[in-house]
Amino acid sequence: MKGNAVYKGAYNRCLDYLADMTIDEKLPSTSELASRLAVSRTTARSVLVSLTSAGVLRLDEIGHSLQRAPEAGDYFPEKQTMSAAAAVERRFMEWILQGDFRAGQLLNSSELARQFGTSTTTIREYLTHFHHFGLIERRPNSAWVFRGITADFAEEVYEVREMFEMRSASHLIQMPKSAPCWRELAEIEAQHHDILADIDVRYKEFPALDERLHRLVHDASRNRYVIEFYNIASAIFHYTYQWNRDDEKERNTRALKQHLVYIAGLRNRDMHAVNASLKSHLDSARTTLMKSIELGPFKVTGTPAITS
Amino acid sequence: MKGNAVYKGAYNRCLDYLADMTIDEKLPSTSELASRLAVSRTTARSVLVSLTSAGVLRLDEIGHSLQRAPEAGDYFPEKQTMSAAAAVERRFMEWILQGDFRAGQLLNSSELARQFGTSTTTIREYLTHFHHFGLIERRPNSAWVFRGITADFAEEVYEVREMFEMRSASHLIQMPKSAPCWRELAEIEAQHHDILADIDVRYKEFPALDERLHRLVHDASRNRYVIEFYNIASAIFHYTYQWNRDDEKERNTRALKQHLVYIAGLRNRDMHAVNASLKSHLDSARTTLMKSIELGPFKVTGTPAITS
DNA sequence: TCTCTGTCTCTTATATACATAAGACAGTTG
DNA sequence: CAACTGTCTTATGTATATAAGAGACAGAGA
Repeated sequence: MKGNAVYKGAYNRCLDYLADMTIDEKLPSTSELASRLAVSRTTARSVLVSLTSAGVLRLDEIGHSLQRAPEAGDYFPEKQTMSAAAAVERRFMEWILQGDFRAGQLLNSSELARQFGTSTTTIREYLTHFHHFGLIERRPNSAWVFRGITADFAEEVYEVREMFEMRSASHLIQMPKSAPCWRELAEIEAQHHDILADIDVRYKEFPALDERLHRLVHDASRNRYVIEFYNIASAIFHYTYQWNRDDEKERNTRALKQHLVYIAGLRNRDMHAVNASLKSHLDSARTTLMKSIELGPFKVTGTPAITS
Repeated sequence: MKGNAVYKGAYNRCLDYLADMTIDEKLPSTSELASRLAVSRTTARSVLVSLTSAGVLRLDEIGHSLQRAPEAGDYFPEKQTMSAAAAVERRFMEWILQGDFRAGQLLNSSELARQFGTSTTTIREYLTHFHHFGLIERRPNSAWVFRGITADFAEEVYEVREMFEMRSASHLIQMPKSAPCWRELAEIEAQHHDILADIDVRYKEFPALDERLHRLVHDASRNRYVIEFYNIASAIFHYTYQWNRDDEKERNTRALKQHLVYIAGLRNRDMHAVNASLKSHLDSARTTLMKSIELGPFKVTGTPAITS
């Protein structure tokens, strides 16, 4: 009834760990292994047993030791290491991304359960959770409604995002010079320069860096609502980013440059400069999202970025 | 397996409806009755059947007619008209309110299910939902942690509330003169004067009016995140309001007067006045909440405001 | 004494079961 | 033919069942 994704994930992580060991080396205690794999001793234990029967480990009087180096074929497929809930989240987002749902469409949990190959329990749990993204509405005793990624949606997300990030930035610039965020910010800034210097090749690294910078700022708010909102928004951005790949390099270049102005403002603790640069950066980000929405989702069949 | 709270609620609402009818009067069609009771025809139908066997209605060739006036004893107790989920929400809030949970305490769903007399499914659904209040944190594959209504919590809620309400107010004052919100605002203002004129008796009406005013403002934002936040925050305020009854009349009087200044600012579409008055009002509201938190929850056993 | 290990108990995550509620359909009546 | 009604099908809300996973405990070895 309960999937064994935890076990499979731990199994894979254990293989990674074994890769750094030499043949015949003895393994640490189950307690230590368990905490290294971030699971309970119970799970660590069953991983040891199966690795032994797979011939990777050997068990003798002194305990488990490495028998042979792990190979690619020993791993469980990554898909199986996701819990049912996580798998539903990913599939659901992909459906939205691919335009399989239209705005206003009614979703019903039994149908979704059938199509996603899980139970209604899991679907329900996910739909309740997802409700907070603002994309789904509940009709009690009836179906759910998909509200759609529309222009309204984008306006509302960006309105909140702008308020929250400005506020967070004002917290950030009040941090003492010794706070770790300044070091992190310096690293982020350096990465911007690195990528810009080799933009033709590395422009695809922008989204991850963008996420890192904005998360640093939001985290400075130390406000659970602000941080939670950014978690949600960044998941949405992550998925919708795929919708429009026109001029990707140019857009990313422009955004990187805007970031540098923004970062300079933060480092100078100049709130006016911060507000101005952040506003113009978010305005172009919003425009990009709006354009993606106008274009609508494209079919992504075969795009490795989605399925991997 | 599924409770029949919908049926019982509809049954009670139907009794209310029948109270306005005269003996022997014929009932409307099931479709019309169903939409009046806000349920499906199926449910309306079973209400008719049971009201008939209870002797309130009579069925003959021409259909159902009123046989006798409904009495207080015909109603289902209000508790039974709440869905299991709603009942859990109320009980959970009461537990928090009464200090049955301490900050940092671990909650586990089986235990809660036992104590609340429901299934773990319902508890889980509720905990997931409640997670977004920022009061509960999830440890995957393990227990939940109650973070507590602490000073930090109050600061974070009020920080967001202030941002959201100022923004919403700026939307409100841009509404055309013909928008229905101005009429509603005028009514709210009049109610303030009414209550102030008879404050010794009516000061307890303040919380409901407070909720009405602030909701009106938040709704003007037409932003789902802002409105959803206020839904959550107002539930928290509703429950924590009970924590501190010292100087209740004085506090409410002061707040009513602050509201009037705020309302005047809104009606004059004077954003400066709005910002200033809102800020000072929210500051005193926050101070009140902070004080309640310092005092901590009191045992409310027997307080009718909670159990009714 | 400390840590490690095997065993046992209890919880969580998920699937399934099932009564209530919603809504579709078709026959009926005015 | 338009609205109303009875019947039927399907879905939701909630309880229960169960495998996977977490952690407690006590005995064993250093």
